Formats: sequence, structure tokens, C-alpha cells
Amino acid sequence: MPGDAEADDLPEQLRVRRAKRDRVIDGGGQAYPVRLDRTHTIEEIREKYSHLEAGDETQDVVGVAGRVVFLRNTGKLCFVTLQDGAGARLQAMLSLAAVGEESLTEFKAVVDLGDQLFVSGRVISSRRGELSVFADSWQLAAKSLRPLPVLHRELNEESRVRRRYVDLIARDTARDMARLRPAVVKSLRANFDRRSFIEIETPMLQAIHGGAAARPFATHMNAFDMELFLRIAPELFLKRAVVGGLERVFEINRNFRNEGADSTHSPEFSMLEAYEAYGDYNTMAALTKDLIQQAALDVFGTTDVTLADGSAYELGGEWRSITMYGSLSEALGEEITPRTTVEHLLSLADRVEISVNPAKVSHGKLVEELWEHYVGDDLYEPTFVRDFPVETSPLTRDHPDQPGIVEKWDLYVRGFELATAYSELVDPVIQRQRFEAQAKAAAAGDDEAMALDEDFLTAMEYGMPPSGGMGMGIDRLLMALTGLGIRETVLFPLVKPAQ
RNA sequence: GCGCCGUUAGCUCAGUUGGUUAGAGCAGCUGACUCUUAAUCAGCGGGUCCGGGGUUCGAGUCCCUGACGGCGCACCA
Repeated sequence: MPGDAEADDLPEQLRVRRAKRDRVIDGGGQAYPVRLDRTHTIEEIREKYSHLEAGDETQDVVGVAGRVVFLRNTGKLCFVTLQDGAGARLQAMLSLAAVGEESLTEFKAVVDLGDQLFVSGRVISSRRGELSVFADSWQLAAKSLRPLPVLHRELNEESRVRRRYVDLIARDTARDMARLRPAVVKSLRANFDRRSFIEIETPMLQAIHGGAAARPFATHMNAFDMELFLRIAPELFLKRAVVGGLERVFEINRNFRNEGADSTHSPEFSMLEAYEAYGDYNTMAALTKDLIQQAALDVFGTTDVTLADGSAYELGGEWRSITMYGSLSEALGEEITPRTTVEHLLSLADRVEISVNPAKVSHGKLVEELWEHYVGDDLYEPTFVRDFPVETSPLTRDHPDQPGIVEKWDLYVRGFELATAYSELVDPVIQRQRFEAQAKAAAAGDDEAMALDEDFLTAMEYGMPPSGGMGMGIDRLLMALTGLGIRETVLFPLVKPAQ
């Protein structure tokens, strides 16, 4: 309990609410009762009594509870609108005749916007046709000590993220998003289950971070006195599982990357990875398209989705497929191949002021940078971009008849990369060479190069079946389905402490 | 990491060229009203103008600095 001096420092509205809490308790009542006889959810009442017409009254007595989001006192009759967790609303009416003078006076004295309130009474439809509970008694379910924000104006973006609990009370989109994510993940899991994929859990704490090009978060384990990394990808463990005979596996879990945050990147993000023995990047493309289209069908009932800005986005049907070298050559008006020299690519990059970290300059890096500039930035409809340069894809199998190219695709949706897949490299000798090239890059200053994972190579030496593998960001899938920014799709995104 | 913009009441915001006592809507408090639904009517409170420093007779306003946020660039999925 704060002392009086402390309480005096509080803004008026907070003091007033604390005083009301005290009034209830001092009067022998409960501001935070242990349990209440709720008989129906608000949603249930709305469904069961949707047939009532203006002025209809039933004799059915119900107990309902919810947050007070509207409050009106017209003297001897009070109206209060309760909202439940999913946003469903129901009006309660408290009349002098039904609840009595003492109870009504107390109601006016202690109930505020934002309180959790329980009412018991008959279900009726008001004269104006509003479905209501005509209360014969009421009780606080939980006194709110803080005023609600104005419900008719949007909270500013920072407040929404910092106090998501308030955002969830105030904003439909926030509530919908919180429920959309689990619905999408459920759809993905069900789809994998139908295909006989099993979900496994692989380490989040790893002694050697690998499976992606990214800077990791480092931590320390006291018992072993060793440095550990939060994983940047589950790839190398999922492949170990495939070696061991778990031929169709997937994992949906968090990855951590110690890099900048913006509207499409979060330091921790949910990742789906899937591996299929005897599959390849073509089977992965078919799988990925179905996962996304089925998710849209499951959550929206259509693949023609409506984005946050009201625009339509068509996810259905077949998706466009282009190759990286082919589309870049076309955009440039000159043929670019895996044999195009670094010098020439540098001059092309220079022409459009693309600069590449000197530690990372390579044919592959330059081709990807040029491609993003000339082609990637303009991709809007769902598009598979196939066949990448080998240097930037150390875990990917070579294209059988195009030297320097690997069997990898990126899926672009609305201009951002939503998923990627490979025909997995399974030759342990070539894999070792690729890791050694990464080690050289690291020595040259590439702080995102992969470390050599000896145990992973040992696993590969036991023989991994030819396989396809795919990764898709769950947050990005939600962005693709809704048109919202990543911080809207994550319930509690990382924010710097406000001080 | 760099650049630009922002931070004012519980919430959303306005605040002129540096000049009297910093405003509005909602919310709050007091009163009236038995069908309100961003009710209406009468009245009243509420401010560390993000923190620190400076210029000035005088700073919400100008300068320096720090924190946090947004956007753009860089890096990445």
C-alpha cells in the first residue's frame, strides 16, 4: 500500500479510483472478489437472444461480466456497456426500481469506465432495441485503478506497443491480431500433420550458431562455464534429425538475431522450418504455396485477402516463377551469368550507387545486391525467385547442369522475402569445403559468416538422404496476410525501457 | 550506426514573432435527468510543457546535451 504522501503525488484520476476502491472495501464489500456466478459469456448471450426485438422481455436471469467500456447515468436509470476479451459487447441497465436506492447510489459512486463489472438480471431488449441485462444486482469483478484511454481515437503507436494490454482493450485490430496468429499457426500445424510431418524441438541454446548468415546473441552458461549462443536458425539440428531417419520434420519456434529492428525485422522472431527427405526445392515450393493458401482459407475463408489499408491481395492460384540471373539479365538488358566477373559486377553496382561491405564482396553478393535493386524492390505479386549464386548459399546443393548456381528459391510477397527453400546440400565433403570458405570470410571480417560445425559434418558423413528444406517467417506470413507491420503482428515486441 | 522529425493534462491533440494566469475534445469531480449508446444541461478541478544545462528582463517556443519514439538510409528474414 502506498502511503498518503505517495498517493498525493498521483494524478487526480488515479487518486479518485483508489479512493473508490477503498470505499468499497471499507464498506465491507469486495473490489476484487474471488469468484462470481457468471452463467454466460457475453458472446453466448448475444447468440442466444439475437431474436429479441425492441421492447421484448424474457424472464431468464443470467449473470454476465465484462469490462465497462461505456457508462451513462440518466438519473434513476444507468446504462453500462460490458466488453469481453474478444471484443463482444453487451449493455446492462440498472434502474432505481430494480436495484434499489442504496445499490444504485453505490454504483454511481464507485463504478468507472474500465472496471470489470458483474451484473445479474433478466435478459431484455431495450425500448431502443439494444440487447440488455436488466440488472437486479451488480458487483465489481475488479476495480480498475487507471482510466481507460479515449476509445474513439487511436492510441499512438508507441503506447500501443508498450502497453499492449491497453491496446487489446481499446482496439479491434489488436484483439483480432492476437487471435489471428494462433489460428494461422494452427492451420500450418494441421497441414503438416495431414502430410505426415512431425514437429520436433531443437536447441535454442547452441554452442555453435549456424544455419543462417546473421550475428547471434551470446550468453554464458555457469555450470559448464562456457559461451552459448541463442540460435539464429534451427537448420543444422533439423538436418541431423533427417539423417537419423525423421524424414519429414518441421519446427515452429523462435530465432534470435542480434541486428537492427525496423518495420520488417524483430530481434526475436518466429520461424517455421521444414525438411522432407526425398523432396527438393520443387516439392518445397508446392508445399509452401499450399501452406500459405490453406492458412488464408482457414482464417479468412478466401485466398483473396483484404489488407489493413483496404486494398485487395490475391494469394490464390499459381504463382509466378522467375530465375535470379534471368530476371536480372532482362532488367539490365545484358546477359549476367555465373561467369560474369566481379570487376564487371562492381562497375554495374557502382553505376547505381550500390555499395557492398568490402569484406563481403563476391560474385554472389554482387549479383544478389544488383538483383534486389533492379528486380526485387518491384516485386509485388507472389513470386518464386529461383536459382541463386553458390557463394551466398553454403548449405545448398549445386544445380545439376548449371555450374555456379544452386537450387534455392526465395518467395517474395508484397515486396518482402517471405520464405526460402533449398535442395539441401548433403555431400559432407563439399559441405566441409563450404564451411571452410565461410571461415575464410569470417577471418576477412564477415561477422555473419557461419562457423564450422564439426558435429554437423559428422552427422552428414553418416549419409543424409536427398532432401528439400524450407524456412518461413511466421511474423512475415502474418504481415503478408494482413498488411500490418511486424510490431503489430507480435503481441509483445521488444521495446527499449522508457527510462 | 548515420540523417530528418517528434515528446505539452489520464487519453488524443492545438499552442502565432520569445511576452499577462499554457488551451480544446474525451475522461474526472459536484449537481439535474428512468431508454442512454462519443447523451444533454449547469458548475468545478487537473500540467515536472521528456530530463539536464545555457541564452534572455522574460523560454512550451531559441541554443547545447541526454533519453525515448517515428520515418529514411545501412545491415538482415
